[in-house]
Amino acid sequence: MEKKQPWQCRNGVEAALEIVVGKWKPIILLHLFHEGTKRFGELKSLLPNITQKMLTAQLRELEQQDIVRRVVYPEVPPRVEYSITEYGRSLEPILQQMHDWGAAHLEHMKARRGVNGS
Amino acid sequence: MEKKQPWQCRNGVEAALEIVVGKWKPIILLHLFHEGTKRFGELKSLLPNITQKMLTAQLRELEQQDIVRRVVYPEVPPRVEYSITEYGRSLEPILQQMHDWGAAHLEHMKARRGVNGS
DNA sequence: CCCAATAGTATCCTTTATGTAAGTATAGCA
DNA sequence: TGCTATACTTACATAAAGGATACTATTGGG
Repeated sequence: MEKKQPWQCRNGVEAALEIVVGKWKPIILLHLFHEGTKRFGELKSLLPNITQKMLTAQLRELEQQDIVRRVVYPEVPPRVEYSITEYGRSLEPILQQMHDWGAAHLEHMKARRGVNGS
Repeated sequence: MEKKQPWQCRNGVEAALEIVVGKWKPIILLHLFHEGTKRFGELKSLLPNITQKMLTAQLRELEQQDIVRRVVYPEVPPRVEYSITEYGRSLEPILQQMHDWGAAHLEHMKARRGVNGS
């Protein structure tokens, strides 16, 4: 068993998970990646079951992590637009890879359920 | 008290997250990737604060998802060995990428904290 | 005056995730 | 007999995440 040490800093995986984890963050990110800038209300209708509270909270966390940019227009009624930052784009390959592996994994598990009668 | 069914995920990202997410799963996986086969008690001492209940639960979930193999030797006192399955190895690049991106992200956020006085 | 429209906050409640402490099984050994 | 070692399981308790509902602020239009 080879003893390379690419993982000395186990915090890296956890730091990446912080960004992506949760019931809503992946789908919020996928929408912003693929559809560009969105208003709060547009996002809300793209996520049919999310509450305003959760949407606000998730967007604020992503903003703090420099993944999402929040732009407020001083109008009435208010208008707020969200988009992926330049830096946030660096997350795209990871999300893409997770999506691909995950989709294959769903297939793998389906095939396994066919094999054993679990 | 219903059981979690990972194959009902809405998308690949969520399916991938199921495997990797949680307080203990990343570090369990990293140990098994890096150090090969381990007994239950060895894993427990590699994870200083985990409880037996959590370690058992996490390993069982990983076993159900075909990431970890569990081998019981019918001895007294009992011996149980855990290792990464062939299929589980396919997860390694993702974990590696998450580690790399996450480590860079920690640096990025550190640098940003230097810039603005947040 | 009253209402619609938008992007939120505030408060309370439910559901999951994780933790603590104790109990189970059994061959070998003193 | 009673103790040890190992890998669990069970019952109960707390912490974290997520959700329902109501409330706020503003201003142009009827």
